[in-house]
Amino acid sequence: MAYLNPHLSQGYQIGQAALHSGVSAANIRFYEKEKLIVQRARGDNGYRMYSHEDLHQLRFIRLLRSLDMSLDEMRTLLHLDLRKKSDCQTARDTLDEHLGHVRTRLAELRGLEKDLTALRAQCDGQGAQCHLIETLHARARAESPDQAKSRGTKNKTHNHL
Amino acid sequence: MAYLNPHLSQGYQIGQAALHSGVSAANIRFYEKEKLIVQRARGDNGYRMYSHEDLHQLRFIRLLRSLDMSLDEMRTLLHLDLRKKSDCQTARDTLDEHLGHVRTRLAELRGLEKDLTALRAQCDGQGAQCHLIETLHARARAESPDQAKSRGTKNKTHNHL
DNA sequence: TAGAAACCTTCAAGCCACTTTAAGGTCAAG
DNA sequence: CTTGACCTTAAAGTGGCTTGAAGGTTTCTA
Repeated sequence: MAYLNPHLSQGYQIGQAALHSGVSAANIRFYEKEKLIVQRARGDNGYRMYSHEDLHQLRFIRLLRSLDMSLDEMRTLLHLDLRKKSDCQTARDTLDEHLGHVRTRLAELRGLEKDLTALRAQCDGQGAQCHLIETLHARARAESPDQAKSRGTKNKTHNHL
Repeated sequence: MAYLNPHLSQGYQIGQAALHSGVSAANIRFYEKEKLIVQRARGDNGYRMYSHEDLHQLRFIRLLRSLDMSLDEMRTLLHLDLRKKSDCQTARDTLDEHLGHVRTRLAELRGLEKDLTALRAQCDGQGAQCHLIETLHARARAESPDQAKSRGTKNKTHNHL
């Protein structure tokens, strides 16, 4: 039943690579297209083949993505030469900047949760009628757009968080 | 210098509506296309015209977006009849679900911040050399994808946060 | 009265990080 | 020789917009 890799000596096919790295096959192809990973020579049948090192690279990428880094940030980190002092500085800077993004978004979301919780408390479904929507409309009426701009949660740059 | 509305009696042109609502003109057109707002009759020149009520609607929408609601959630809230009890329940449910999304994302980001802070502490740039990248590679080596899947921060449904 | 400038129109493409779909090629087992 | 598990590419879809191109309308100014 199980489909066995016919060219095991040459490494893993994309499906096995996906299984062992946690990055989906489609996503691996996507990363290749985006030049996050290098295009290797193919097998005789045109299939992509992956070595143990390739799998490590994929796991590394997945780890960085799980830290919510952008493809650009990853590209930066992937091309570093560990022996260079300047590259080490680059790594630190990249991490610091990213941590900044995360903290900014965290602050936004904390504010949001407070707002939403307060709004929700307007109406607990017990006895009295629900004033949620009225409250929101009243707020919209009260708010001028100039005040409001400072409350927006979207930052233009790097808003993938 | 200032460009004055030629048909003021009929309301505001899209630019003024944008100014008074905090929603950009392009974004207003986008919301119209997405049927969040109703297509009104146009002026003689084909220009969109907006009443005070339309402006309120736009401000209401912007308020909901500033709470990070999706277009779908907004569509739901916008079509409610405030006099109906069931619609009131719908409003509560929508809000609760949204609050759930926010809290989930908040928990993810808190975890992220902890991870990143710990990672950053590996290397303060003082004296000793920087081990950031080595640490990450070591982690990638240690992690099996099966363990790892539970650490991913992405949820398929409704991940616009 | 010409033309600049400020506004409006539509349609299309770009952004990010993917996922999904369509249409087909390769390979081993029953 | 067919089934079905795997692989290939290219293209389109996701969400919530923004940006750009190409052009029409209106007002102000020289």
